[in-house]
Amino acid sequence: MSRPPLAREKVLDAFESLLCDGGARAATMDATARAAGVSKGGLLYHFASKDALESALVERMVAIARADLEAMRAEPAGVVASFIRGSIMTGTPLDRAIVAVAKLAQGGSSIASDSLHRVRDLWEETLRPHVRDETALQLVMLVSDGLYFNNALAIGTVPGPDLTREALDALIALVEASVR
Amino acid sequence: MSRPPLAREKVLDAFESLLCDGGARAATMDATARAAGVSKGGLLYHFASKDALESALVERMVAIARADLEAMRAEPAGVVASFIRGSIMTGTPLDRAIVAVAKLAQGGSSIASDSLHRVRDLWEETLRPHVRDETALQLVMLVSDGLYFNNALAIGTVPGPDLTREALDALIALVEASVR
DNA sequence: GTCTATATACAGATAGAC
DNA sequence: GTCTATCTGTATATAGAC
Repeated sequence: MSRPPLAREKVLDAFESLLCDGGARAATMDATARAAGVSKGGLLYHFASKDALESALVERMVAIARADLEAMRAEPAGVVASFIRGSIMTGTPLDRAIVAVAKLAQGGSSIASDSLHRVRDLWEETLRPHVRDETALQLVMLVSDGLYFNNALAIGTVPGPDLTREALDALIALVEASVR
Repeated sequence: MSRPPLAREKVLDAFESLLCDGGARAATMDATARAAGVSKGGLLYHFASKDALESALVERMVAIARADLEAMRAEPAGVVASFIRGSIMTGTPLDRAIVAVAKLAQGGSSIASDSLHRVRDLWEETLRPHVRDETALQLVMLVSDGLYFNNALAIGTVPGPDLTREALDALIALVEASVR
């Protein structure tokens, strides 16, 4: 746990990339092995089953998310704005990890969807002190979910009608006004 | 087209149910045939391929959505509220059709995700006259997306922390205040 | 129109050599 | 630790009988 072998991380990176780009269907053991530059047998030495591979990716995502959350708690100024801004995925390691796990969840992995729920709850806890009441909290969370959904998920590999920088700023201003 | 054979509709209904309940992975040709009470050969007489089956379901969803939209245009009072309320899926034929097509989109069908985009654009057009500006429009659309996402999709078969009736009413009031 | 039987392809997983 | 070869299950699709 403390010093994960390099090959393991390389496999997880490849799996994550395949999930982000091609979805759960494209992220097969075979494709992952090829993308990571190992053989199928080699992959199965590190991860004994597809379930084990998925679990490892989920755990890594949760770890990154927790670290990100700690940073957010340490710097509590403008939390709502930076939370919304962070919901529009830009390709950070956390973004990629979340998108990959979300694709797993869409494919039917319950461990993946459970972990996403848990992370969402942690965000909720962190935001609660910075909004007026529970209704305001729900509004912020839902806007974030909506951005995340449109930007990175389901409805398209084709990224929807993307907000301009100005439009996003205006949206954040409106949400902050409605919520504080 | 004008009088679709009964067997065809029965197959589409079965396919839709399997998608809603078990996702794209569970909705195989075999399972669909069984659920519809026909054989695989019988199914393939009506739909020559899985692609054809998916396309037919998508077309049916778009037709239902258009009809729903017309009803919304005809009754323009409280459009924003009823749009948001309609985003929390309750099992109407339109809800089921949308969820089924969304599962297809998650499974990688680009015709499915394209159709969802198109329907979302139609909703946007319908709502635009009833909100203050583009930013307000985005807020409404994103809250709707967020509700829809949490309620019916991806993050869980497990329906998330569900809003009570009172919480939903409060949310709608807040959105309407922010938007008009 | 609807059926059975079968062809083809690819997924995940195992066995055992090196 | 990493490889090749192979087994098993399952999904789509075809062929052709009734």
